[in-house]
Amino acid sequence: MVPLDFESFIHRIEAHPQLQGVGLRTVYQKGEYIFKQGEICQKVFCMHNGLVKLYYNTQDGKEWIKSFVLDQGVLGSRSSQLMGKPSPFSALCLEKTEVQSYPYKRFAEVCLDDHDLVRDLFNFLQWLGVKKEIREYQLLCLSAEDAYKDFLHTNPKLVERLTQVDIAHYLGITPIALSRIKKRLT
Amino acid sequence: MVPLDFESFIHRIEAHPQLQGVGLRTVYQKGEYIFKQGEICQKVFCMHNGLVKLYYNTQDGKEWIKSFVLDQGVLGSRSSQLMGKPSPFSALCLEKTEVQSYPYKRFAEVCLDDHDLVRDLFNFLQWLGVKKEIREYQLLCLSAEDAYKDFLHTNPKLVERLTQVDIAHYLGITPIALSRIKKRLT
DNA sequence: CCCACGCGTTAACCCAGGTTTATTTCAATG
DNA sequence: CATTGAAATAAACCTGGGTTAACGCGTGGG
Repeated sequence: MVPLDFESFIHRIEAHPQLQGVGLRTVYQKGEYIFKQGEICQKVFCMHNGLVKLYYNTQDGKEWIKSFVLDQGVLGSRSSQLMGKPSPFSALCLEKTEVQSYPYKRFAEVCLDDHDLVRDLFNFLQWLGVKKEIREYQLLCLSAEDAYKDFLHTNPKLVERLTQVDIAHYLGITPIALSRIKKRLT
Repeated sequence: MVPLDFESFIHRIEAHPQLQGVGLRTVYQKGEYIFKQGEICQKVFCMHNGLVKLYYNTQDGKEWIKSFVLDQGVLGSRSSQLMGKPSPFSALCLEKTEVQSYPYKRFAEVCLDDHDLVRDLFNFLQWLGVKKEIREYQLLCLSAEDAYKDFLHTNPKLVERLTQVDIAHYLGITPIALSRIKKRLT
């Protein structure tokens, strides 16, 4: 069941007869936003390639990174999709990124009415749940040093394409603290 | 869509013709485990009343609490259900708790094959996703003090039924640190 | 070619929270 | 009624990470 084959999942979505002509292909350049914190964005984005960071800006001017989406993936703001509320985080492209977007409600209806697609969607939600459970475990149970080692080990390809600032803000520490950890580990 | 009506959701599950006689009713007393960290538990538990804590024991002998489930809810170990792996956390009853358990695979099949139930399940997974997103935000972006204030505000009924030790371990700090925070807030 | 800027690193200082130990209270049990 | 043990608090000390500031490096634009 898990792991998920995004390639096939996204292909089946895009091939679905009831979604023909509904999707919108967009190419974002490095530095462009898919959506910004505070905006209401009721789309779902099927990502084909690229690198996106989802992050929060706090009141005291800090940035903390919720997650990265690399190459294939599905993303959006649940708060906006489900409740029509402003997104609590932004989606910023760190590299050129190609996505296909659908109105969320239509997307969900089509998936729920399709015997096969609903299974794909269900698998995706379960896969995402496992991912988020691991993330929760790291934030709750691991020291910054252990979380960093874990991140290096689990995401070697991602690490190469990120700055130390972004890695630190994903781990919940400052880049200075990360620099100290790296020094400690040598 | 969100918030979720657990009462109706669980009722529809238990009333489903293909789940008749499949579920097992169990009453756990305070201090009893529904499942333990390290065990493989491929059931899903529909909780009717009670209070459960889901928590990790780390190698260095510490306990960190993933979440609480109060009164109505659905719980289980995704790692076990989906991948047949040992559960990374335990489910311990803090009060007398009544649950109805189903083999996960059967439960999922029945839900996915039922036009209405699959919508309930989908809503539940989305609701859970929103919950977990908020939890991630608290662990990533908030100080212990702010997370505590947030917890008090969002879970007033839960707070009354928990010890300070458990609240602290949910927040990711020691009970001593929580005691200091409480002192600071007066 | 030079300048500005973002990135990574280092150092000095500060603070929130961890660790250890001890005391008090209170509820459960013998 | 006495004993035990868990919970909460407190004090003293330690430590990892935050803050601020400075410096070197590479890169891209003027």
